[in-house]
Amino acid sequence: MDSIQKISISEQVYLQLRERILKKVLPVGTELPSERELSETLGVNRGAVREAIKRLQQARLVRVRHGGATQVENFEAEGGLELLPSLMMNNKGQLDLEVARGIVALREALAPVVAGQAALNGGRSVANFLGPIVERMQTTSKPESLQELAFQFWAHVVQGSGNVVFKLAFNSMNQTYLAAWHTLTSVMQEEFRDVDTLSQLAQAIGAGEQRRAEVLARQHVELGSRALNAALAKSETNHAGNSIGSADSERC
Amino acid sequence: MDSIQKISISEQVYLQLRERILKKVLPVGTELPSERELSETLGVNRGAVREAIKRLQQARLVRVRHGGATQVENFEAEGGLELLPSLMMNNKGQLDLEVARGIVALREALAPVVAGQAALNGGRSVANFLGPIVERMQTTSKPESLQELAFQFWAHVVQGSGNVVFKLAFNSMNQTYLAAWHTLTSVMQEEFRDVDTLSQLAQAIGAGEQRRAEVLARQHVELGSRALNAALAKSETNHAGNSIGSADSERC
DNA sequence: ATTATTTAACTGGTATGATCAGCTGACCAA
DNA sequence: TTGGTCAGCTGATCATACCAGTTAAATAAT
Repeated sequence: MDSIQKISISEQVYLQLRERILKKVLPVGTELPSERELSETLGVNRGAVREAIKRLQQARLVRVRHGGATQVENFEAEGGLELLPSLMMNNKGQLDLEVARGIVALREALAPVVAGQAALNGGRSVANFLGPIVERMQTTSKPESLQELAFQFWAHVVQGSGNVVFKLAFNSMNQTYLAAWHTLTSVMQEEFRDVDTLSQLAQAIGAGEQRRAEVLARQHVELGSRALNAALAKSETNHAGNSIGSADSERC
Repeated sequence: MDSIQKISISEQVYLQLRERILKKVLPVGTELPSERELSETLGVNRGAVREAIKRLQQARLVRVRHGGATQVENFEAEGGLELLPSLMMNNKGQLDLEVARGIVALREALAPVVAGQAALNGGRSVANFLGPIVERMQTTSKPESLQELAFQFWAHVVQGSGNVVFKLAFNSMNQTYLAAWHTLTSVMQEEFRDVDTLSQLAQAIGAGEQRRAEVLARQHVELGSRALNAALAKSETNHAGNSIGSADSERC
């Protein structure tokens, strides 16, 4: 099912090393083999190894020191939100429960504020985008379409908040959201079907009613939170494991 | 005062290109010169250029296609929170007002939730860390020390929330916070001096009182928000510019 | 003339192999 | 013991090939 995209060598090396670090096969503080050694063991050019390490460095997964060994950093203490996607899904494409719960909490914390800001700063011009989306949602029942439209809805709200920081945070979260897209289609149905609240929210934003927008947003996303948390709790007791479902990362 | 750290060539190339992209000297969609051309223009080896571009790629600032030209991506639509530090401070070490306001808003949205989670999941074990910090704050009046201690306080709270996502978000924000550290020492004094609320917050967390922790946290960070927003508004009218103060990025 | 195809000249990706530069520890001399 | 020297690690940079996709201009077929 996967597209026939070729993964470059340095990309492979990067993914492999990242995997080992995130899964703690290479614990914090571990010294990576030297570039020369790595390139030999992996049978690739040293340049490829260096490029992979550059990316690890950029993601704060390793610390490189000229003359000394490259060692694994404590990403939980150093890494930023950009690590979420890789933490969210393990190598089997399964969803990590703890991370998922965390994202739900973050989403719940941000949605009201973002909506409020959109009401304040975006107002009518944002609502003009939201209106048609809501209308389309009202005439659809397909979960996939609803999910897609809901996604667009929030993208516009975030855009309308006029807050760069929210945009970036939104992007970071989406990276992970997209990775789990299919898994969430059914789980979060309850939220997607709550078009009524979204409609009111769009109205509140258009009217510049900050408080009301906040309340409605909170109310809306709580539906998804509850549903997701319920699913997570269920899967936890069932499998006694720490992951759920399976999702392919493709989309569109 | 600066340490005598040497900046590697590829790092310089990276910084230079990143600067041009973030300042929109290279607008979205622009095609970068070819690696060979860049390496010649800059008088460095192609490998160095490639490593720099790998990092830009990792930060989603550019899109690289084998055989085609590398072009600048729309980071506001693609980039994650990890871009904050570079957006926050311009090349003159001045603080970008819009971004600063955004961070304040994000902080205000997250602090209560994080505190609440810490009360739920951390409880006593977190409070045991917080107690001594608060005590030290109560016997200090130096703004720098208070700032440092407050920082530690929140680091423990976030840690105690047991939410990886919050930790990562916290890390992302700190990257920027540290960059503006000195600038904020005086501006946020009012919050730093509000040790009373922090003390109560520590108590609430220790007692597992989620709601109370949320309220206290909100109350506390609002002090800083107000102060910072006031300072921002003031500097805005004064200089009619879009930036404030100056800060060196060193610390500790 | 238009369309399809080839091809040449880009682009980035990988490979060798050498050299420069910082760190570390073993070794030797004061 | 103290201090310096040096050999042998490490990463950083370089030069020069060649491989592998992309693109557009030149060419061939319609």
